[in-house]
Amino acid sequence: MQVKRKPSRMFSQRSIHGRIAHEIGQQILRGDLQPGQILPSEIDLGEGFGVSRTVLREAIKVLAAKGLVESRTKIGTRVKPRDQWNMLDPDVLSWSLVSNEAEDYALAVSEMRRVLEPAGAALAAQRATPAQVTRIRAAFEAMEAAGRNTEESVYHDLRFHLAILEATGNPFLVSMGHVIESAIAFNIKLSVEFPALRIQSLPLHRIVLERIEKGDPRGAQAAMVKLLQEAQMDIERILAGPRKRATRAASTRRLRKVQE
Amino acid sequence: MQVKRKPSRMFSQRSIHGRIAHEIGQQILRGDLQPGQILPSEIDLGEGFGVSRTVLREAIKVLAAKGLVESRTKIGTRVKPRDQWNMLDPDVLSWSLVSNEAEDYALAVSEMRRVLEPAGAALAAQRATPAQVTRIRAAFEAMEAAGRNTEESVYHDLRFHLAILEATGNPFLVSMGHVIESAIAFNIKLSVEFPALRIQSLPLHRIVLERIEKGDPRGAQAAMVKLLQEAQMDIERILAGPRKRATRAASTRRLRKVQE
DNA sequence: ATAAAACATATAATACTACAAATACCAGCC
DNA sequence: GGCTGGTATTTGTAGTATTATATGTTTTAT
Repeated sequence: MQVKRKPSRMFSQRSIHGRIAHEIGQQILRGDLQPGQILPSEIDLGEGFGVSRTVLREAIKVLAAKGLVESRTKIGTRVKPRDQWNMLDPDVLSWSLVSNEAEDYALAVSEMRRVLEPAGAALAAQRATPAQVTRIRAAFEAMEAAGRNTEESVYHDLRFHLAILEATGNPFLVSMGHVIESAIAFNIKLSVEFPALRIQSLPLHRIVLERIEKGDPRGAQAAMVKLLQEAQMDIERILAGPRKRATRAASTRRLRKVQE
Repeated sequence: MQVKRKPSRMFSQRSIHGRIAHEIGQQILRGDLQPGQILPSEIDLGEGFGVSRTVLREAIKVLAAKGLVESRTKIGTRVKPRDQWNMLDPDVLSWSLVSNEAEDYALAVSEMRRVLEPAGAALAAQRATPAQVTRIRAAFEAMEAAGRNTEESVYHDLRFHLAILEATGNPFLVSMGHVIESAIAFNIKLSVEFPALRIQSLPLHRIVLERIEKGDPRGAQAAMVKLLQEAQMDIERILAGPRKRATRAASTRRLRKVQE
């Protein structure tokens, strides 16, 4: 008779297979498991994690569904090349933020936001229903009430942006909101480390809101561009360290590296 | 140069759990299984599909990983609300294209492309490595050689756009390329039904290419805007039927409907 | 009579075993 | 050398048993 290991669930309300997928996913994103590399056999992996093969296989299936790995008989389970990973999956993105390339990914998210959200604001200005406008305004007012530099205000800031994306009526932009939501964890971490640099431009948020309420697509778009530009400058300033400001070239270099 | 047609996703060689996930996923996207609804128990479902509970559970795990369902003990497996679905997952998107809202989703994809790809072209003009530029050019030349209105040319058209997104160096835009790749199946279907309307503006593609090669971000962006605008007009013209051109209002109405 | 506690039940979660299928690898043959 | 077939290894599938947990019911104590 073998001793049964009792998995600790103190900190995790997650299911076991979910925890395993989380572990392996982070290992892949961190680079501990490189693309092309073959994972240990299901039996070995299961023993390593102290779980049955059934549970382990369910974890692998989750990773496969997100494009991280691919299983073939006789070969084993292989880590797929990076360009096959579904970075737009909230879980994958959140795992990427614990890698040593977290900063690069955060910059890439920021870059995408600067493309999508202004257009989203314009669409919201065209299409938002009264209820949706109300939600956007509620988020803004909560942010206003929360004051600056608090976890509260970061949360309501996020709500503000998500509400705008929802108001576009485009389901893909809504999904993109979940991506942003995952990425925001990194921003929070930054804002904790560098509280002085965290600026939530309330006035710019207000302008975006007003122009959406007014049904002014171009105005809303322009305001959102400025808003995100400021946020991006904050991030780059932090990542470049206190000595120098990040240049566009530096940002480009970072992205090249991520791409590999 | 020899063209190798790569059928990127073969449905025939899929594993059983993949086929089940495909089936149930389509049912959910089609609306046969409504959000909030609880699926039959694992045992019943397994019997229904003629597979063991093990296989069925792996399929469910895949769907859960894509945000379509959520399993809880005693409750069962429930379809999550639509705004939780990860529409940016290539599989989910491909399933959506068999629903009776396929046209709406296709329009939404088109809308997102018009936002992302011009920005992508600008980034590519800034950052593309020589090898990446070569790939873009190769796709263009293949498209040119293939002639119009053929499946070949649609395929190389897609390659052209994917190569540009890859050249941005932004991993999220690369993933977005896979989304577009999934959505293109719908465009192909349309172009088969309405061959006369299928226009692949070769001159505009050439301009985009040249400006990327020249390192002209703004020029590339502008050209891509025009290119996608033309494509969008084609789609709307088809979807609106032969009688009238789709108006912006019509497009908005469609998107509202998708949003629910 | 009411509220709390114990119990029953149904379902997903996990575990374990056995067998099937696929295929890379190797030996042997022509 | 190249082909052919066998073999071993790994994932794929099946079936059953056990455990955990949420829900509903009954019992019990006040």
